[in-house]
Amino acid sequence: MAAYTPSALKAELNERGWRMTPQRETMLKTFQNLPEGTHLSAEDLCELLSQEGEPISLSTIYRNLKLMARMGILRELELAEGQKRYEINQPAPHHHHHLICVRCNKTIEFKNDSVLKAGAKTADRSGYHILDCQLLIHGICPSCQRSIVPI
Amino acid sequence: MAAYTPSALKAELNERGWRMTPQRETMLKTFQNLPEGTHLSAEDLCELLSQEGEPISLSTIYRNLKLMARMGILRELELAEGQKRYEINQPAPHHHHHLICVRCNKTIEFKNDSVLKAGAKTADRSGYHILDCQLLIHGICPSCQRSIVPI
DNA sequence: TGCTTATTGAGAATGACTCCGAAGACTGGT
DNA sequence: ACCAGTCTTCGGAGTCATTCTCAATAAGCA
Ligand SMILES: [Mn+2]
Ligand SMILES: [Mn+2]
Ligand SMILES: [Zn+2]
Ligand SMILES: [Zn+2]
Repeated sequence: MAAYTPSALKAELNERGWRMTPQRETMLKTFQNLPEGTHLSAEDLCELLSQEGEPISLSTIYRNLKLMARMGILRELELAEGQKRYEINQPAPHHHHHLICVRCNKTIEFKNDSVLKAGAKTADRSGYHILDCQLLIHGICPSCQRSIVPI
Repeated sequence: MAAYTPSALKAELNERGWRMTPQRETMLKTFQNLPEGTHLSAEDLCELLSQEGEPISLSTIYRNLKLMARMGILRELELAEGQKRYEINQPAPHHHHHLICVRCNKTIEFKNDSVLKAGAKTADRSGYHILDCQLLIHGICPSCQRSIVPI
Protein backbone atom coordinates (compact mmCIF):
# COMPACT_ATOMS: atom_id res chain seq x y z
CA MET A 1 0.00 0.00 0.00
CA ALA A 2 2.58 2.57 -1.16
CA ALA A 3 1.64 6.25 -0.96
CA TYR A 4 0.15 7.85 -4.03
CA THR A 5 3.06 9.51 -5.85
CA PRO A 6 3.17 12.78 -7.77
CA SER A 7 4.04 10.86 -10.94
CA ALA A 8 1.03 8.61 -10.48
CA LEU A 9 -1.06 11.75 -10.24
CA LYS A 10 0.56 13.15 -13.35
CA ALA A 11 -0.12 9.96 -15.28
CA GLU A 12 -3.75 9.90 -14.22
CA LEU A 13 -4.20 13.55 -15.13
CA ASN A 14 -2.53 13.28 -18.53
CA GLU A 15 -4.60 10.21 -19.34
CA ARG A 16 -7.64 12.46 -19.25
CA GLY A 17 -6.06 15.35 -21.12
CA TRP A 18 -5.36 17.28 -17.95
CA ARG A 19 -2.06 18.63 -16.71
CA MET A 20 0.20 18.26 -13.75
CA THR A 21 1.03 21.54 -12.04
CA PRO A 22 3.22 22.51 -9.09
CA GLN A 23 0.07 23.57 -7.26
CA ARG A 24 -1.49 20.13 -7.61
CA GLU A 25 1.69 18.42 -6.47
CA THR A 26 1.94 20.73 -3.47
CA MET A 27 -1.65 20.02 -2.49
CA LEU A 28 -1.19 16.25 -2.79
CA LYS A 29 1.98 16.25 -0.69
CA THR A 30 0.45 18.53 1.89
CA PHE A 31 -2.51 16.25 2.45
CA GLN A 32 -0.26 13.19 2.58
CA ASN A 33 1.90 14.72 5.29
CA LEU A 34 -0.94 15.89 7.51
CA PRO A 35 -1.32 14.16 10.90
CA GLU A 36 -4.20 11.68 11.08
CA GLY A 37 -7.52 13.20 12.03
CA THR A 38 -6.84 16.50 10.31
CA HIS A 39 -9.72 17.81 8.24
CA LEU A 40 -8.90 20.92 6.25
CA SER A 41 -11.26 23.43 4.73
CA ALA A 42 -10.24 25.31 1.58
CA GLU A 43 -9.47 28.35 3.69
CA ASP A 44 -7.45 26.27 6.17
CA LEU A 45 -5.32 24.85 3.38
CA CYS A 46 -4.80 28.28 1.84
CA GLU A 47 -3.51 29.67 5.14
CA LEU A 48 -1.37 26.62 5.85
CA LEU A 49 0.33 26.84 2.45
CA SER A 50 0.94 30.56 2.87
CA GLN A 51 2.59 29.94 6.24
CA GLU A 52 4.79 27.29 4.67
CA GLY A 53 5.91 29.69 1.96
CA GLU A 54 4.12 27.91 -0.90
CA PRO A 55 1.04 30.07 -1.36
CA ILE A 56 -1.67 28.97 -3.78
CA SER A 57 -4.62 31.17 -4.66
CA LEU A 58 -7.91 30.32 -3.04
CA SER A 59 -9.69 29.76 -6.34
CA THR A 60 -7.05 27.27 -7.43
CA ILE A 61 -7.40 25.49 -4.14
CA TYR A 62 -11.17 25.23 -4.51
CA ARG A 63 -10.81 23.98 -8.09
CA ASN A 64 -8.26 21.32 -7.24
CA LEU A 65 -9.94 20.14 -4.05
CA LYS A 66 -13.03 19.41 -6.11
CA LEU A 67 -11.00 17.77 -8.86
CA MET A 68 -9.01 15.56 -6.51
CA ALA A 69 -12.15 14.54 -4.66
CA ARG A 70 -13.78 13.52 -7.94
CA MET A 71 -10.69 11.51 -8.78
CA GLY A 72 -10.99 9.68 -5.47
CA ILE A 73 -7.69 11.07 -4.14
CA LEU A 74 -9.31 13.24 -1.49
CA ARG A 75 -12.54 12.73 0.37
CA GLU A 76 -14.96 15.57 0.86
CA LEU A 77 -16.53 15.70 4.30
CA GLU A 78 -19.45 17.70 5.66
CA LEU A 79 -18.50 17.64 9.32
CA ALA A 80 -18.96 21.03 10.92
CA GLU A 81 -21.58 23.35 9.63
CA GLY A 82 -21.01 25.72 6.79
CA GLN A 83 -17.99 24.44 4.98
CA LYS A 84 -16.64 21.30 3.40
CA ARG A 85 -13.53 19.68 4.76
CA TYR A 86 -11.04 17.42 3.05
CA GLU A 87 -8.63 14.65 3.96
CA ILE A 88 -6.57 12.15 2.00
CA ASN A 89 -8.62 9.13 0.91
CA GLN A 90 -6.85 6.13 2.37
CA PRO A 91 -7.76 2.56 1.45
CA ALA A 92 -8.18 -0.13 4.09
CA PRO A 93 -6.76 -0.58 6.68
CA HIS A 94 -6.38 3.18 7.11
CA HIS A 95 -9.90 3.93 5.89
CA HIS A 96 -12.17 5.32 8.59
CA HIS A 97 -15.52 6.88 9.41
CA HIS A 98 -16.78 9.78 11.54
CA LEU A 99 -18.96 10.25 14.60
CA ILE A 100 -19.95 13.89 15.16
CA CYS A 101 -21.68 15.80 17.93
CA VAL A 102 -24.28 18.09 16.37
CA ARG A 103 -23.94 20.57 19.22
CA CYS A 104 -20.20 21.06 19.70
CA ASN A 105 -18.93 19.39 16.49
CA LYS A 106 -16.60 17.12 18.47
CA THR A 107 -15.59 14.46 15.97
CA ILE A 108 -14.39 10.92 16.57
CA GLU A 109 -12.85 8.80 13.85
CA PHE A 110 -13.38 5.07 13.87
CA LYS A 111 -12.62 2.14 11.62
CA ASN A 112 -15.01 -0.54 10.50
CA ASP A 113 -13.97 -2.81 7.67
CA SER A 114 -17.30 -4.57 7.44
CA VAL A 115 -19.02 -1.26 6.69
CA LEU A 116 -16.44 -0.52 4.02
CA LYS A 117 -16.99 -3.95 2.51
CA ALA A 118 -20.77 -3.56 2.59
CA GLY A 119 -20.41 -0.21 0.82
CA ALA A 120 -18.13 -1.63 -1.85
CA LYS A 121 -20.54 -4.51 -2.43
CA THR A 122 -23.51 -2.16 -2.79
CA ALA A 123 -21.69 0.08 -5.24
CA ASP A 124 -20.61 -2.93 -7.23
CA ARG A 125 -24.10 -4.39 -7.41
CA SER A 126 -25.32 -1.14 -8.98
CA GLY A 127 -22.38 -0.93 -11.36
CA TYR A 128 -20.99 2.18 -9.70
CA HIS A 129 -17.24 2.78 -9.77
CA ILE A 130 -16.72 3.60 -6.08
CA LEU A 131 -14.78 6.70 -5.08
CA ASP A 132 -15.50 7.03 -1.37
CA CYS A 133 -17.49 5.29 1.31
CA GLN A 134 -18.18 7.15 4.52
CA LEU A 135 -20.39 6.28 7.45
CA LEU A 136 -21.56 9.48 9.10
CA ILE A 137 -23.04 9.27 12.56
CA HIS A 138 -24.63 12.34 14.07
CA GLY A 139 -25.33 12.39 17.76
CA ILE A 140 -24.89 14.26 21.02
CA CYS A 141 -21.63 13.73 22.86
CA PRO A 142 -21.52 12.90 26.59
CA SER A 143 -20.53 16.39 27.72
CA CYS A 144 -23.23 18.06 25.61
CA GLN A 145 -25.79 15.63 27.06
CA ARG A 146 -24.86 16.86 30.53
CA SER A 147 -24.92 20.54 29.61
CA ILE A 148 -28.07 22.46 30.42
CA VAL A 149 -27.92 24.54 27.26
CA PRO A 150 -30.56 23.31 24.85
CA ILE A 151 -30.53 22.76 21.07
CA MET B 1 -43.46 1.52 14.92
CA ALA B 2 -46.29 4.10 14.87
CA ALA B 3 -45.65 7.37 13.03
CA TYR B 4 -44.38 10.28 15.06
CA THR B 5 -47.44 12.32 16.04
CA PRO B 6 -47.86 16.09 16.31
CA SER B 7 -48.62 15.71 20.01
CA ALA B 8 -45.42 13.74 20.53
CA LEU B 9 -43.57 16.61 18.86
CA LYS B 10 -45.36 19.11 21.07
CA ALA B 11 -44.45 17.15 24.20
CA GLU B 12 -40.82 16.96 23.20
CA LEU B 13 -40.69 20.67 22.39
CA ASN B 14 -42.39 21.78 25.60
CA GLU B 15 -40.10 19.59 27.65
CA ARG B 16 -37.25 21.82 26.49
CA GLY B 17 -39.09 25.09 26.94
CA TRP B 18 -39.91 25.37 23.26
CA ARG B 19 -43.30 25.74 21.62
CA MET B 20 -45.44 23.88 19.19
CA THR B 21 -46.56 25.98 16.24
CA PRO B 22 -48.82 25.38 13.24
CA GLN B 23 -45.75 25.77 11.05
CA ARG B 24 -43.89 22.99 12.82
CA GLU B 25 -46.90 20.69 12.65
CA THR B 26 -47.32 21.39 8.95
CA MET B 27 -43.66 20.64 8.27
CA LEU B 28 -43.80 17.36 10.21
CA LYS B 29 -46.93 16.16 8.43
CA THR B 30 -45.58 17.20 5.04
CA PHE B 31 -42.42 15.15 5.47
CA GLN B 32 -44.38 12.19 6.76
CA ASN B 33 -46.64 12.17 3.71
CA LEU B 34 -43.87 12.46 1.13
CA PRO B 35 -43.29 9.46 -1.15
CA GLU B 36 -40.21 7.42 -0.31
CA GLY B 37 -37.02 8.62 -1.93
CA THR B 38 -38.02 12.29 -1.83
CA HIS B 39 -35.29 14.62 -0.63
CA LEU B 40 -36.44 18.21 -0.19
CA SER B 41 -34.33 21.34 0.00
CA ALA B 42 -35.55 24.31 2.05
CA GLU B 43 -36.58 26.03 -1.17
CA ASP B 44 -38.38 22.90 -2.41
CA LEU B 45 -40.40 22.69 0.78
CA CYS B 46 -41.26 26.38 0.67
CA GLU B 47 -42.63 26.05 -2.86
CA LEU B 48 -44.48 22.84 -2.09
CA LEU B 49 -46.22 24.38 0.90
CA SER B 50 -47.17 27.46 -1.09
CA GLN B 51 -48.72 25.28 -3.78
CA GLU B 52 -50.69 23.44 -1.14
CA GLY B 53 -52.05 26.68 0.28
CA GLU B 54 -50.12 26.51 3.55
CA PRO B 55 -47.24 28.89 2.93
CA ILE B 56 -44.47 29.20 5.50
CA SER B 57 -41.73 31.80 5.24
CA LEU B 58 -38.36 30.62 4.06
CA SER B 59 -36.58 31.74 7.21
CA THR B 60 -38.98 29.77 9.38
CA ILE B 61 -38.44 26.75 7.19
CA TYR B 62 -34.68 27.01 7.53
CA ARG B 63 -35.00 27.45 11.29
CA ASN B 64 -37.26 24.46 11.77
CA LEU B 65 -35.44 22.15 9.39
CA LYS B 66 -32.33 22.67 11.45
CA LEU B 67 -34.25 22.24 14.69
CA MET B 68 -35.98 19.04 13.62
CA ALA B 69 -32.73 17.60 12.33
CA ARG B 70 -31.08 18.26 15.68
CA MET B 71 -33.99 16.58 17.42
CA GLY B 72 -33.48 13.51 15.22
CA ILE B 73 -36.87 13.88 13.50
CA LEU B 74 -35.41 14.79 10.13
CA ARG B 75 -32.12 13.80 8.60
CA GLU B 76 -29.96 16.32 6.84
CA LEU B 77 -28.36 15.06 3.64
CA GLU B 78 -25.62 16.51 1.46
CA LEU B 79 -26.48 14.75 -1.77
CA ALA B 80 -26.27 17.12 -4.72
CA GLU B 81 -23.89 20.03 -4.61
CA GLY B 82 -24.82 23.36 -3.17
CA GLN B 83 -27.74 22.73 -0.89
CA LYS B 84 -28.80 20.51 1.96
CA ARG B 85 -31.74 18.18 1.55
CA TYR B 86 -34.00 16.69 4.16
CA GLU B 87 -36.13 13.60 4.64
CA ILE B 88 -37.98 12.04 7.56
CA ASN B 89 -35.70 10.01 9.78
CA GLN B 90 -37.18 6.53 9.85
CA PRO B 91 -35.98 3.81 12.21
CA ALA B 92 -35.30 0.27 11.00
CA PRO B 93 -36.64 -1.38 8.93
CA HIS B 94 -37.34 1.76 6.88
CA HIS B 95 -33.94 3.28 7.57
CA HIS B 96 -31.73 3.51 4.49
CA HIS B 97 -28.51 4.83 3.00
CA HIS B 98 -27.46 6.60 -0.21
CA LEU B 99 -25.26 5.83 -3.21
CA ILE B 100 -24.56 8.92 -5.33
CA CYS B 101 -22.94 9.55 -8.69
CA VAL B 102 -20.55 12.49 -8.35
CA ARG B 103 -21.04 13.42 -12.01
CA CYS B 104 -24.81 13.35 -12.57
CA ASN B 105 -25.99 13.14 -8.94
CA LYS B 106 -28.11 10.06 -9.66
CA THR B 107 -28.95 8.71 -6.24
CA ILE B 108 -29.83 5.19 -5.19
CA GLU B 109 -31.26 4.37 -1.78
CA PHE B 110 -30.41 1.07 -0.17
CA LYS B 111 -30.97 -0.62 3.15
CA ASN B 112 -28.39 -2.31 5.31
CA ASP B 113 -29.30 -3.18 8.85
CA SER B 114 -25.85 -4.38 9.78
CA VAL B 115 -24.41 -0.96 8.96
CA LEU B 116 -27.07 0.68 11.09
CA LYS B 117 -26.28 -1.71 13.94
CA ALA B 118 -22.54 -1.07 13.61
CA GLY B 119 -23.20 2.66 13.75
CA ALA B 120 -25.40 2.39 16.81
CA LYS B 121 -22.79 0.27 18.54
CA THR B 122 -20.02 2.77 17.78
CA ALA B 123 -22.06 5.70 19.03
CA ASP B 124 -22.93 3.81 22.16
CA ARG B 125 -19.34 2.86 22.89
CA SER B 126 -18.41 6.56 22.83
CA GLY B 127 -21.40 7.55 24.93
CA TYR B 128 -23.02 9.50 22.12
CA HIS B 129 -26.80 9.76 21.98
CA ILE B 130 -27.32 8.82 18.34
CA LEU B 131 -29.49 11.00 16.11
CA ASP B 132 -28.74 9.73 12.61
CA CYS B 133 -26.57 7.12 10.94
CA GLN B 134 -25.97 7.44 7.22
CA LEU B 135 -23.64 5.55 4.94
CA LEU B 136 -22.71 7.78 2.02
CA ILE B 137 -21.15 6.18 -1.02
CA HIS B 138 -19.78 8.39 -3.75
CA GLY B 139 -19.02 6.87 -7.12
CA ILE B 140 -19.53 7.06 -10.86
CA CYS B 141 -22.71 5.52 -12.21
CA PRO B 142 -22.67 3.12 -15.19
CA SER B 143 -23.91 5.67 -17.74
CA CYS B 144 -21.41 8.32 -16.62
CA GLN B 145 -18.63 5.72 -16.89
CA ARG B 146 -19.58 5.22 -20.54
CA SER B 147 -19.86 8.93 -21.33
CA ILE B 148 -16.82 10.55 -22.94
CA VAL B 149 -17.19 13.77 -20.98
CA PRO B 150 -14.47 13.92 -18.35
CA ILE B 151 -14.40 15.15 -14.74
C1' DT C 1 -57.41 36.34 31.02
C1' DG C 2 -52.95 38.40 31.08
C1' DC C 3 -47.78 37.99 31.24
C1' DT C 4 -43.70 36.28 29.61
C1' DT C 5 -41.04 35.11 25.99
C1' DA C 6 -40.47 31.83 22.03
C1' DT C 7 -41.53 32.21 17.24
C1' DT C 8 -42.67 34.12 12.86
C1' DG C 9 -41.97 36.80 8.54
C1' DA C 10 -39.64 40.00 5.38
C1' DG C 11 -35.75 41.79 4.14
C1' DA C 12 -30.85 42.70 4.86
C1' DA C 13 -26.43 40.63 5.61
C1' DT C 14 -23.07 36.98 5.47
C1' DG C 15 -19.76 34.10 3.52
C1' DA C 16 -18.54 29.79 1.16
C1' DC C 17 -17.97 28.94 -3.28
C1' DT C 18 -18.00 29.84 -8.38
C1' DC C 19 -17.19 32.48 -12.43
C1' DC C 20 -14.43 35.51 -15.54
C1' DG C 21 -10.71 37.03 -18.37
C1' DA C 22 -6.01 37.91 -19.05
C1' DA C 23 -1.48 36.06 -18.21
C1' DG C 24 1.24 32.04 -17.54
C1' DA C 25 2.85 27.28 -18.24
C1' DC C 26 2.16 22.08 -19.36
C1' DT C 27 2.20 18.62 -23.30
C1' DG C 28 2.74 16.46 -27.47
C1' DG C 29 4.64 16.92 -31.74
C1' DT C 30 8.15 18.84 -34.90
C1' DA D 1 14.93 22.75 -28.02
C1' DC D 2 10.98 25.14 -29.87
C1' DC D 3 6.17 25.88 -30.95
C1' DA D 4 1.27 25.76 -31.06
C1' DG D 5 -2.59 24.69 -28.66
C1' DT D 6 -5.08 24.80 -24.69
C1' DC D 7 -5.27 23.81 -19.82
C1' DT D 8 -4.37 26.22 -15.55
C1' DT D 9 -3.58 29.91 -12.43
C1' DC D 10 -4.70 34.21 -10.10
C1' DG D 11 -7.37 37.94 -8.26
C1' DG D 12 -11.38 40.07 -8.16
C1' DA D 13 -16.25 40.27 -9.08
C1' DG D 14 -20.44 37.73 -8.68
C1' DT D 15 -23.71 34.15 -6.93
C1' DC D 16 -26.82 32.25 -3.86
C1' DA D 17 -27.82 29.16 0.12
C1' DT D 18 -28.20 30.20 4.66
C1' DT D 19 -28.26 33.17 8.72
C1' DC D 20 -29.31 37.40 11.09
C1' DT D 21 -32.28 41.28 12.64
C1' DC D 22 -36.17 43.06 14.75
C1' DA D 23 -40.91 44.36 15.12
C1' DA D 24 -45.21 41.91 15.34
C1' DT D 25 -47.47 37.74 16.73
C1' DA D 26 -48.97 34.01 19.51
C1' DA D 27 -47.78 29.68 22.48
C1' DG D 28 -47.66 28.22 27.30
C1' DC D 29 -48.57 28.84 31.91
C1' DA D 30 -50.57 30.48 36.27
MN1 LIG E 1 -11.17 11.74 9.07
MN1 LIG F 1 -33.28 8.97 1.26
ZN1 LIG G 1 -20.89 17.85 22.01
ZN1 LIG H 1 -23.81 9.51 -13.27
